[in-house]
Parts: sequence; C-alpha cells; structure tokens
Amino acid sequence: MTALGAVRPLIDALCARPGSCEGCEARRTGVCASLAPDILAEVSDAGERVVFAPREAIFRQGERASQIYILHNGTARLTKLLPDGRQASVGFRFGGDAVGLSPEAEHHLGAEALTELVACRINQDDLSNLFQRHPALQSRLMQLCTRELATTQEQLVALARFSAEERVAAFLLSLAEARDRRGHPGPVYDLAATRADIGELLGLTLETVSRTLSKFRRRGWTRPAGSHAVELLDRKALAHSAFGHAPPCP
Amino acid sequence: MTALGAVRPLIDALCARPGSCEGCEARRTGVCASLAPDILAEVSDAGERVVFAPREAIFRQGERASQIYILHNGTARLTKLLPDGRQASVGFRFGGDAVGLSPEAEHHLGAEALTELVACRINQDDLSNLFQRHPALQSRLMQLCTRELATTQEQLVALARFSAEERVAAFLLSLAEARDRRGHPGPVYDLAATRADIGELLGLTLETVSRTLSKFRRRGWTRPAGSHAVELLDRKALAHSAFGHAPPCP
DNA sequence: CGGCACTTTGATCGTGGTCAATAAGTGTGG
DNA sequence: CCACACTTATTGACCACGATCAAAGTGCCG
Repeated sequence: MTALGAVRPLIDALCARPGSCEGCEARRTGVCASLAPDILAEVSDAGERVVFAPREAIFRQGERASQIYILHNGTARLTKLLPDGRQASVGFRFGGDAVGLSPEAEHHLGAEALTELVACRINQDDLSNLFQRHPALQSRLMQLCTRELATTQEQLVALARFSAEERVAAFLLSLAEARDRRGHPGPVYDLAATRADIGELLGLTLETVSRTLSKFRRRGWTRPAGSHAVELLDRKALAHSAFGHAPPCP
Repeated sequence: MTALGAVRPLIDALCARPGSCEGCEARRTGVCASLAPDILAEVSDAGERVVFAPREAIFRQGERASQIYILHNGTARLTKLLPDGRQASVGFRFGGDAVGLSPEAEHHLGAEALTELVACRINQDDLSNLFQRHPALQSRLMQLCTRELATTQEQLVALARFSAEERVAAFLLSLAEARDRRGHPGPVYDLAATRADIGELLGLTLETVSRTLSKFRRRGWTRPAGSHAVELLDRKALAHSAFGHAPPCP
C-alpha cells in the first residue's frame, strides 16, 4: 500500500458536484454527494489517499478497526474467513462506497482489492469529530449504511431462495448496474474477479459458476469480451431469470 | 393494531437506566441505551405506543416508509416476497430493535409480528427533527444500523457456506443469545415461530428444519419444553457445529 | 368430538458439490 | 522465441444433501 499524501483526496473521491473531480467513479454515488463544498473541503483535509495493488489486503478480519476507507476507483471485496478455513464473500464494493465501518473495535470481516484500487483513508476519531461539526455528513453516512443494509438483505434473499442460475444472472446484472451508476456506459463489464471469487460471493463452487456462465453464453445471453470481461447481450432474459420471476423451469 | 396513546412510550421501550422501565425487554440493548434522560423524555413524546397481535403485519413491502418502530416486547420477523410468490425471511427482531428504517421512500420488505408485540411508532420526520436537536440520538441509531449490518452479513455467510445442520444450530444459539441479552435467564427458549418460519429464515424447507431439530433431540443436545419451546442442553455441541468449526463430518 | 394447522417421518428425485482430467492463459528464464 | 511452470477456466462423471411428494401423527380450539 502506498500513501500519496493528503491532497484533498476526499473531494476527489466523493464529490458529486458537476465540474469537479472529472475522472472519479464516485462522482454520482459518493459518500459526499449532496454535501456543501465547504464541508467537503474540511472532510478532505482529514483523509489520506492510499493505493492498493490487486489482491492486496485493505484490512484484515480481526484487525483493529480504527480507520474507514472511501473507495475512489477500483473494485474491492469484503470476505469472512471461518475458523475451519472456509471463506465467503459478503459483497463487492466500488468507487463511492465506504468500507471499514464496524460496530466493534475489531473488523469482523476483511477487505481486499480485486483491481488496482485508489481509496481515501480517514480515522474513526477524525470522522467522529467531523460528525459533530457537520451533522449533514453523518446523515449522509447513515443513509449509505441503510442502503448497504438493504442491498445486503437482497443478497440474503438471493442466497436463501435463488437457484445457481438465478444467482449468477443477478450477479451479472448487479455488476452492470453498479457500473452504469458510476457512469461507465456500454454493454461490456469487467468482472475483475475469478470464478472462485464469484463462487464465494454467491455461495457456489467455481465449477458451478463456470458451468452457468457457459450456459448463458450458449443461450446467447452473454458474450466473452477479452479474458475477464463479459458483454451482456440480453439483459431482459437475464433479468427474467434473476429476480424471482422464473419458477425454476417446470 | 391498537393505538394506546402516547404515554412516554419510548422511555418505556428504550431506556437503559436502572430503576426505570422494569418490565421492558429493551432495557439493556435498546435504541436509547446511553442517552441522557432529558433526550429520552423528548424522544418519547414524539412516539406512539402500538400493539400487534400474532401474525399481524407491522408494515407491508411496498408501503410508504414514513414511520419507524422501536420494538418493546415480543418478536417480529422481516420478510421479502418475490414476484413469483416465493418468500424469504431476512431476520427476526426483538425488544430493543428498531425496524422500518428504509433508504427508499417505500419499504423494500415487510414486517410481521410473531408473538403479541408492543412497539413504539415514530414518524420519520419527527425523528429527523430529533436528530438535529440531539446528534447523540443519531449516533446511537447509526451504531444500531452498523450492528444490524454486521449481523446480516454473518447471516449471509451462514447461508452461503453452512449446511442445514449448522444453520439450525446457529439459529438456536442466536435465539438464545438474543434472549439472554434481553435479560431472560434460563435454558428454555420460546421459538415463537413455526418450522416454516424458521425454514424461510434459514433458506431450508420446513421438513429439513423438522428433521434437523429431531436429530438434535436424539443426540441429547436439546429437549422440547412445551409446544413451541426448546431447552438447550448442550450449547457446546451446538456451537461446535454452528460456527464453522465442523468440516461437515468426514 | 370434529376440524384444522402444524409437525414428524418416510420415499424418491434433482441440483449442485466433489473429484478429476484437459485446455487456455500468463509470466519467467534460458 | 520457445520451454516451462503455474494459475485459471472448462467440461465430464459421480455422489450427497436437501427439496419434493406423500402420509401419519399431534395438539389446539370451537
């Protein structure tokens, strides 16, 4: 991990103002969307810009949770390691998302970069101080927290009730939606994850993920685009099998 | 649902002060734990006490999310209904928990009482006003939100990686822990849920839940106590199969 | 007592996990 | 540039866990 110094990174990472922060993925969905510029400036001074290499740990499960990270550009995943060695992923996170908020003193899960990742690190204590001076910031963070809770609950339902096919379809679409939201148009989506990564997210084995993706390809719903990317050719069909519309084929 | 009038219900529902609110389940884990009495008083005036019968809906998926509920006594469950009729439960909630917080204008899931349920209803708008006057209240609610997120993530891992046996064991223990936390001692736990309810929570069918509970009983880990309650005889054994310690038996 | 909802247990089936072999990439050093 | 090692992906064969279908059994309330 490389610290590049605190060059108003939160503004770069978070701002939602038109005109500023051109290349920033978090422009429209960032933590500080809808915050006043003066607050942003103050917030950004408290943070520090950091860069992670692919597969590098952002923080580990069990470590002291004294800092949170605002993702700027790139993809990360949150993982939980079980005592017996089994591992599950709790979700992927992208530019604009905040990771590392913990109700306990220690991280109950780990975070890892999937791609090259630029983020902004800020101390919990500094954040608490900022909350006191700027309640709007806390409201915004709380909004993000309830939103994250809602999407996690959606995921829960998917794991409880969806077939392998439905889960993979839902995954592809959620990936697409997250990419669109960040302002990257076009039908091609970089997975930035191995079959094993996807399997850990969806509660499937890598073989099942591979088989299911092959099935979609054979049906003409997707097309491989380079090594780690897919093009979604038929979102309608994917959506139909993804969101609980399809009684698993009678 | 019966409105009983606003007799400082939030204090009853939430307070963590010794001496007050004797019979209240939420005494130790409530929303307002660690809040000053004067704030509590003001908060409580904004709320309204409501009572639900077993199986009565607290709110429905898709309804306008203009109020939140602080549970006082009893058990509720949050459920998600899929377009094709499948249903899944996202979690059970008890005295001291808050339900109904939504990032959107509409509830993305429904809530239903499992037992007789006493709660305190408060408008989102009133809550926002209170946040402005008492940032400590917002901090407390945010803390609850991150905690809820963490437990939901634990559940996610359980669904992704645990066998049926592990899930049921984890469910029994989480029920026990929730009950202990609310200050009800003793080894007997009222499920307050049918096999079907439990199955919807754990992503299993009611038959599998029943079979697994029978298995535990035969092993001497549990003992039925009345019709809808169990006594946990061997928590060690349950915990061992619950928390990812047991490679599913080689 | 009858009716009804819930539970238990059994028999069978199918999805997805497991084990295994091959293929396709990717990076390193001669 | 190719040989080699190594990781990741694909596909196949088989098997087990849990779903499904079915039928008693149990408890509760009118």
